Amino acid sequence: MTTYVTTPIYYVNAMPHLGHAYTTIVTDTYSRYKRLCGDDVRFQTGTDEHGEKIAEAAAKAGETPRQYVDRIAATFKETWPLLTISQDYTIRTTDPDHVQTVQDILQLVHDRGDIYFSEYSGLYCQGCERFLTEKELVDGKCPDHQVEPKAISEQNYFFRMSKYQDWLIDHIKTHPEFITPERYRNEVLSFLSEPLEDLCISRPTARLTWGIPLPFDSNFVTYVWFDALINYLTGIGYPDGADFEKYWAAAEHVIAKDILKPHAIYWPTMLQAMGLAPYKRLHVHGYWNVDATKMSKSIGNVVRPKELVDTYGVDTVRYFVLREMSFGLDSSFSADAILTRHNADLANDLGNLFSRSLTMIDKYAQGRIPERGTVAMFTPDDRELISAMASMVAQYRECMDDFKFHKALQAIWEVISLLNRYIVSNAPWELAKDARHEERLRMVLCHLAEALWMIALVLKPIMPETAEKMATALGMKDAFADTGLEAVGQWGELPSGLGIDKGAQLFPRVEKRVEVALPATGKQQTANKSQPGMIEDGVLTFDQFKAVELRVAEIVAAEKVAKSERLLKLTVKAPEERTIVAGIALHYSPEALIGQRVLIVANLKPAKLMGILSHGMVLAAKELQADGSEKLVLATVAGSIANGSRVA
RNA sequence: CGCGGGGUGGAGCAGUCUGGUAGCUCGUCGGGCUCAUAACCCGAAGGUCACAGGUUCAAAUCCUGUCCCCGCUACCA
Repeated sequence: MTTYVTTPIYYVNAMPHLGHAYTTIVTDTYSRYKRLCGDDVRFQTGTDEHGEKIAEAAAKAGETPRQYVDRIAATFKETWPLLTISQDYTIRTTDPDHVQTVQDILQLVHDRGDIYFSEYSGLYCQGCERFLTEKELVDGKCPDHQVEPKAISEQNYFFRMSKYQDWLIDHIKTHPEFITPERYRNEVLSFLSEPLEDLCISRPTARLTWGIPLPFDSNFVTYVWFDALINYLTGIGYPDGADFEKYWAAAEHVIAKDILKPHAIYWPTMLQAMGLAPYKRLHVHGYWNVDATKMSKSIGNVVRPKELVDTYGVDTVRYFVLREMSFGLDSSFSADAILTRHNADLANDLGNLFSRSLTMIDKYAQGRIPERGTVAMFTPDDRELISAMASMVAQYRECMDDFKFHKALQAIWEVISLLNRYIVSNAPWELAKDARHEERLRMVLCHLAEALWMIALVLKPIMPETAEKMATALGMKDAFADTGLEAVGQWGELPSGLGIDKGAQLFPRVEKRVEVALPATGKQQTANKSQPGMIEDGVLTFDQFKAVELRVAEIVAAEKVAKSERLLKLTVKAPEERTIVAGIALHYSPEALIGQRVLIVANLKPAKLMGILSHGMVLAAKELQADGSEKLVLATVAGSIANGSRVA
């Protein structure tokens, strides 16, 4: 089997952000998955570098378009290694072979009679770079740019797209997998229920020069789609390269919903006009919103992939985006969400499972994978585990084939959770206490190792670094690179006797930072290098200070926290009752606190201290004594005032 | 009558196409365990699935209507 999978080519007038990262991670994961299945895979990404906006942006930057696109295209290309993207080819629409191919194809379609010259007069919006129909206008203005479009008349070349409308409708209807998820297929069909207009494919050089000249008329350059979409062909050597022969029939495109129409309508009809078969599948995903609003440069909440990788590591980022977004739907990003995923799913569930398992193999089996027992010795627990692993792999494959990454991950995490339960119910530490249970102990440990090895393999496309660390720790580093998916699901593949090497933690927990809510206009809402939300230079702006909610609260109950020297669990009225854990036990007895009115920080992110969730913090002043000890006095208010009063 | 998406326990979501006891994660509360990354395991509380009609033996799911929220502004996956 062969697979050819592409990301869109990214328009180089902006730096890479979470959206670009998502599309590329999805495509990378899919291509790695297909390789794991044994496919011959070709994975392509690239940049789109022509057009009016690029020319403008270059002018603004005081560069030639060439300098400008070289610079921005490089930032994209440099981002991919940070995300462990494994593309086989990175195309640029300014590459000479691409320019040549575009011209060849234009000539071909022209010769076949599907490109014609015509005058078009209409209302042109500069911002949209296109003509608008009367229907699209709102109060005579472009709804997108709030400006009145200019009435201009222009001669241009058109592609006879309408000619292929019926064919396209039929193709979509007879190929249910052509556009997925289904909602986008429906959207396209609904759009196609209206007559399709022909597609304007040129711009006069008087208006735009930064483009590919039409081969049959040097007064015009190609307008976006006949340039951009063709990258999918150029990259594999159309028309006569061996790669083209091999890969085109297996082409799958991954895009975000904004470019659905060009990919679902223009592109198949263009291919049809060229006499080529349409691509195999189109996978359409949704948008990332940030903290419930759209990611936006003007709001300043653009999420940069690099900053996330610096904080959490590349595999957490890959895991997060794939797990959090239901492919096809919109999803929202928040610092809290990725932190929770990292700690709960990766550190606690997977990381800790791996760590405890290897530690037990070290302790109870002298650091070697024990020999497996015979099937006759399996308990119901073992059988449940083995069959759960097998059905996980089946479900995983089905979901991965279908771009349902979040479901594939759910399936994996179900068995991770089952393994944690398996450990508890078999309690190896108990078995280890009695030599008569030696055999059972070894079997339990062997099963753990076996299951972890399978998990490492299924995680390989999603978290390549983590999967390799797991394999290495299990003593399977060498086999890891060559083991394909067909081996997964075969219980008993892991050889016994291998020496394990636990290594470092897979996912060290990332502690919740104390987050200062920044003003809504703030530019650093998302992240500030490795310490997101940090205050610069130790100086607080008034807005930042305002974000800290201080209140008067009355202590209504207090008790010592068991096993803790300094902590007291307080119940305060502020005016609602809340639990606050305070480190003041060395200075105040619980009884002395009842009835005191103190100052609290009311909007502190709740934190768990000795297992108790503390909703806020009590303010106190601290003084260093001559003997090195500390004196601590609670901050309070001078007069009587209602509980919950704000302090400012 | 603009187009599109959405309203499901405290939060975030899945489930809706192919009706059949409402599910997941996080959080909360109580308990257990000690191999492990203050982790893991068990249990509990918490939802009239926006609202109103209709179809049906049966509706979160299908149909009709109503209300509310979001995007459609730059950049752009």
